[in-house]
Amino acid sequence: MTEETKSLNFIEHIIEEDLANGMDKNNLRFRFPPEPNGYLHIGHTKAIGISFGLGEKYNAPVNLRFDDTNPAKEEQEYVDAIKRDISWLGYQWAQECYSSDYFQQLYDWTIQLIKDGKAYVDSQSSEAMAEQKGTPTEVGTNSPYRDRSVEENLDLFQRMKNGEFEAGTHVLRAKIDMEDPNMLMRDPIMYRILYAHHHRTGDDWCIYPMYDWTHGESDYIEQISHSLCSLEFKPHRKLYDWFKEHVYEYSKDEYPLQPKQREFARLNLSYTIMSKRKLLKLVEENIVSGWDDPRMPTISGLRRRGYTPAAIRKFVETVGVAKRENVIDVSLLEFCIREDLNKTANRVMAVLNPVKLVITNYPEGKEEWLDAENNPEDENAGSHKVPFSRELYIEREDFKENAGSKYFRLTLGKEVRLKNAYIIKGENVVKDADGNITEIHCTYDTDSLSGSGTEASVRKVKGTLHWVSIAHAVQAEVRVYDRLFSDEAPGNHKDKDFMEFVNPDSLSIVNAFVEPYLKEAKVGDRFQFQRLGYFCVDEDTTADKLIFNKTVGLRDTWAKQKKVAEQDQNKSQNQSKPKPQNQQQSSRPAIEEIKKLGKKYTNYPPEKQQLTRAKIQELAEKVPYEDLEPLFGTAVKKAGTRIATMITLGVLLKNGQERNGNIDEFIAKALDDKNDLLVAEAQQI
RNA sequence: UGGCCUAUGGUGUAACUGGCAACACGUCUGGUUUUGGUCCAGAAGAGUCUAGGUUCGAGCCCUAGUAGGCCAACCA
Repeated sequence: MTEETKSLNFIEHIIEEDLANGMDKNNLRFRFPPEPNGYLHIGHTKAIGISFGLGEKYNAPVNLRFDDTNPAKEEQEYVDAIKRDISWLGYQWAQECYSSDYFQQLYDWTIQLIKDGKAYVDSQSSEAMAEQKGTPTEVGTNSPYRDRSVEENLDLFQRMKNGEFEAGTHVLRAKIDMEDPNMLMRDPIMYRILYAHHHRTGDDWCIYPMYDWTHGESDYIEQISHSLCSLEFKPHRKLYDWFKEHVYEYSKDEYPLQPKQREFARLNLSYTIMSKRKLLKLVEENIVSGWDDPRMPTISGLRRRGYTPAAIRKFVETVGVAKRENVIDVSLLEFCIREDLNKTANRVMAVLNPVKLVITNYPEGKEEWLDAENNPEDENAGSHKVPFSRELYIEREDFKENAGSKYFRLTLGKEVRLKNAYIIKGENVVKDADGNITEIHCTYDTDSLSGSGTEASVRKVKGTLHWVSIAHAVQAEVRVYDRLFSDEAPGNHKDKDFMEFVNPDSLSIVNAFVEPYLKEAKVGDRFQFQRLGYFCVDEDTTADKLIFNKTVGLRDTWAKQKKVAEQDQNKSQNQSKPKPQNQQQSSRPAIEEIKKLGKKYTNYPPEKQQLTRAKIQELAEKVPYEDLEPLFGTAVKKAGTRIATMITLGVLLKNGQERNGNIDEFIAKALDDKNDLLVAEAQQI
């Protein structure tokens, strides 16, 4: 209804087309098929979002299927973590499935394939088979066992299943085509012998089906209509279809629908990695504290970091779905979490890098409990009380002895507001022997209490600071995170290992002072530390020690300005450049304007063409010939630009520009063009 | 030397069966503000990889090239 204006991604287009071609909407069914060999990460969230999102959009069931065909790598711990993460994201699966539940059905179909001469037992070493397989550019050769009789194959396969052979001595292969350009079609292995305990089937089986055979047929058994996976499975599609079409012949009555595999580009995030293997390495080498370390791009890591399901879902929705390789800027993820938390997180005050502030005219021993609005974005959020007294902590960065006019914070002799409290004026500083500031002394305006309504209270001052009362402050540990990797794409270097890019300073632990209101905060609670960012209570918090994780900072245009200023300064220091400013930057060069006007020239109606032509002629008066000449080489296809160039040339010639070879050539070529407008312009010259 | 996939502002995605390239993030202005946050208003930035072709008209269709990705595990 309101959705109809929203554009569809290519997968939705495929579904709409299927529906238009007569597919019953009730047959729509999707699945998310993780292998339980690691934790889910933000990249998986895209796959989850696509399939579960489609389920929500079309009101179709989505199965959660654990692709558990390799007992060596899979564990119950991962199954539990995956289920927890998907639920936390707010998705509900229709059925919890396991590929291992289909082992018997898969086996029965295999027997039929053998009987039909479509599969055979190979008894070579893996090395021999690899050799026969060929390479992407060379065809493979047939196995010497390829033409075993059906009876022999049946017997051998039965005995494989019975555990009569050692692991690695035999495999079952599909008999397809060793010369297929797609290597996956070169008699792929369907079963291998593995004496390993399976997390669900225990020791029932000693032959385990391979991915291609299992995955597609699991889709088929569950009657998944659209099986969506990432791009690297594209070459598997041919095999997926081969298996599916054969099995369909055996079971079309029971399973009438043939699933369709389609592939999308996986999500990549800048400054991180998205590989379970690599993430596992970070965990195993204690680079991080675990799969749920707040620096990890895992769902559990993001959760602990303070991300919300809503923000993550919004993020995945925003990045879209397509088929080209991509790297999403982390700033988008950060935008999504700020957007969410801005509306929901209560504002509190905390000082991470304290310096003592003494209000010399505030009575010693006095305390006031002032009102602090919980969330200006939410009227219903209410307020809480915050204690004020003579001695406070403020951030060290919020004071400068001598500051420029662009510095809005506390300096000597200037006024700033203390958030929710009074307007103060810097008076003097106390320093230690080394010249470090140990105390800042200020006076306050007794009439300026926030919210009091007095004239003084509404006075405009250029800055507002956050603070905490020293006497009432609660100590807390704050874990501040920086990006885990220093490189934008740590996993994409051919010559360097991703471990080389690990940022050694990705975690810093700060002893902070927070307002007493936070004593009641519970694990998982999220707050905005006024002017600093969003923080959440970590699960390591105990009754006597509060621990916060920094989720993300606030947008900080001041920090940006400072950075730019520093860069400028460095520049002028290093190479005493007169001025980095562009002298005549106010107006763009006329030739640029002309190019822009020419761009759409041929598409305009005649009247507009006339107007545009006049404008170009006017601009042409200001164009030096050197600017114009490069445009003579403009592609034939870009008729508009060539026309504009011709018009400009006309003006220049009229103004006395001498003709030369390049000009003559350009005109000659234009006279010969098939675009009438261009020919007409050329003729006028 | 093979096969398959992809190519649109800095980034990501749109553009209905060809019709003046849109949205979000980011960047930059200005305004509001008791958070240098939020919010509001605005701007810059893309000739849709290149060269041809089809067409009145091509980001979209065709051909060739270029660039990038994937494919040789008894992993998924």
